[in-house]
Amino acid sequence: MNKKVRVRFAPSPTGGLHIGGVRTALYNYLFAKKYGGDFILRIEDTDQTRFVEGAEEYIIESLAWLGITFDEGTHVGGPHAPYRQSERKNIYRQYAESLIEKGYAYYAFDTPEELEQMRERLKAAKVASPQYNSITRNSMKNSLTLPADEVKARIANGEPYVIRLKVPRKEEIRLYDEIRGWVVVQSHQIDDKVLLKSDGMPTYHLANVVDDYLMKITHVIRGEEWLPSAPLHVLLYRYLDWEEVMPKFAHLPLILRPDGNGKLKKRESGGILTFPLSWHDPITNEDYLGYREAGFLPEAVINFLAFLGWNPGTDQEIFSIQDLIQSFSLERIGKSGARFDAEKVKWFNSVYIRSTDTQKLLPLVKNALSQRNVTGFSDEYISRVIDLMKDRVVTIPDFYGLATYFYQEFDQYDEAMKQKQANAENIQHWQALLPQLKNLNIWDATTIDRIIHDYAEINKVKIGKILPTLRLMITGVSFGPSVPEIMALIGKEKSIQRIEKALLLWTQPTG
RNA sequence: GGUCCCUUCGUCUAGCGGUUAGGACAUCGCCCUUUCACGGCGGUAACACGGGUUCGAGUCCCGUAGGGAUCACCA
Repeated sequence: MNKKVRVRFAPSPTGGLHIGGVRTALYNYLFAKKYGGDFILRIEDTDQTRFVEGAEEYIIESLAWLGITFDEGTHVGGPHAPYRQSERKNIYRQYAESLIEKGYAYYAFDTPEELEQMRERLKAAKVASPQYNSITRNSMKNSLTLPADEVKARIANGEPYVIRLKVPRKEEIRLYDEIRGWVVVQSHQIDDKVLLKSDGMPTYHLANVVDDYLMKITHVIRGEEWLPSAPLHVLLYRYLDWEEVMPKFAHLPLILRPDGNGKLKKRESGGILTFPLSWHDPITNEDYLGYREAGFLPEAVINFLAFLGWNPGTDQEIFSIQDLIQSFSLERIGKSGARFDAEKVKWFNSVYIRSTDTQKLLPLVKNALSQRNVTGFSDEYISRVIDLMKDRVVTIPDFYGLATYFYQEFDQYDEAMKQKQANAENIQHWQALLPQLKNLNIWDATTIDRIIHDYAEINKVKIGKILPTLRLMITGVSFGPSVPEIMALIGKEKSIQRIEKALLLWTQPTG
């Protein structure tokens, strides 16, 4: 009885897909999957001047990494192909012309200069919002003011023109938004929007309405920045006689900058990441680090993003994408903008790393290591490092950055720690313990641990006094996993060497 | 500036007329522990303001203030 749910994500390939767009895609995806519907990728590339090489591929790859897949789209095809608006160019004109026939649109020949003059004139006359509308259109060059044969002649001569929507002077336009409820706008606040540009391409307004209709889209879920133009779209559906099948609208709250000052932009300071994958902008030549390259897990990014504007109404915070599909609903999307919280993504990531299987983490960690030219360690070895470090890291590179001592030798020691630990008494204890360690035939954490504990007991010294010294000798730092575990993993040879080296260094006068 | 949208701890939020205003991140303290984490326990911390409506308002209405979006032949 109800129509099959069909939603679309419709980015324009003008650059890397940023995190707000990702969330829009995610909500569309969750909504589609929740109701067993279709999710469509439509590329809105009607502005040929803003085309950016590689952007479309980037968008697809980013969403694929996050586990967001499409049922129809430029890359997978589908019954409504093509899905790239530039390739659909010839289907929009007929709709624009049908509006002219019905008296809902008109041809306009004004040059950019003339438009600019008109705006200047209105501004000078203190008009709050200068626009091409029911009043100003009468003093402009268009098919409403020009004689019919001149219009015909101009078009025949190949003079550039646009088609504009003839927005009524005084009409109330009501629009029901699934998130915000009824939104009422007076038509005089909307200008006579260009529908078809002089290069023959449709503008967003025409293209999105025509395509949503042709592709049988049931719900338009998009960012709040579209809310002001939504009434215009309602008008278009009405004039095209499609109001009966007009999709439902849901305008998502914006993702705000961490300081709350405006919506999140592509370039953000403060080290916050706004791209899913690293992106090189071919226009500006700028490089942006992505979540993937920074060592975030896609599941964590998804979980974080899902909660930026939506919540399940329960205390559960950790949701797999399947959980999200099950729990998602438009009703539980908030109305107000959500600030991006860099700390919270990190938290989600650490939670996901902790609960992800070591073997799944292994290739990611190996990749991070090889990028730092750390090679020659077996999968088994790295897996043990992961096990030991798992609940201490925030991102994948931390498996190196917080654990360098598993992979390489060092001669720097945490200064504060050294001041405290490298005293004569501790050095003496380890000079005494060293031979015992050397004598060990079995080299595992339990045995090492027992030797140290036995020594501590016999010599009546607190374990808490001598163990930190050992940590400093073995790792150079003051924190990390169990020292005997580390020693067991790096092996007897390296462990002994590091202790000897430290003892030597610390007993030298120059220390 | 016009129009539209929004407003609960520092942040994300629960709340849909009667709550000790709940949870999470962050932060602080305690416990666990050789350390750092993890985990556990606890603390600090919010209804922007002013009017109504009502027996009763974070919840409904109206103002004010603040924030945001938008005002192109860009999406």
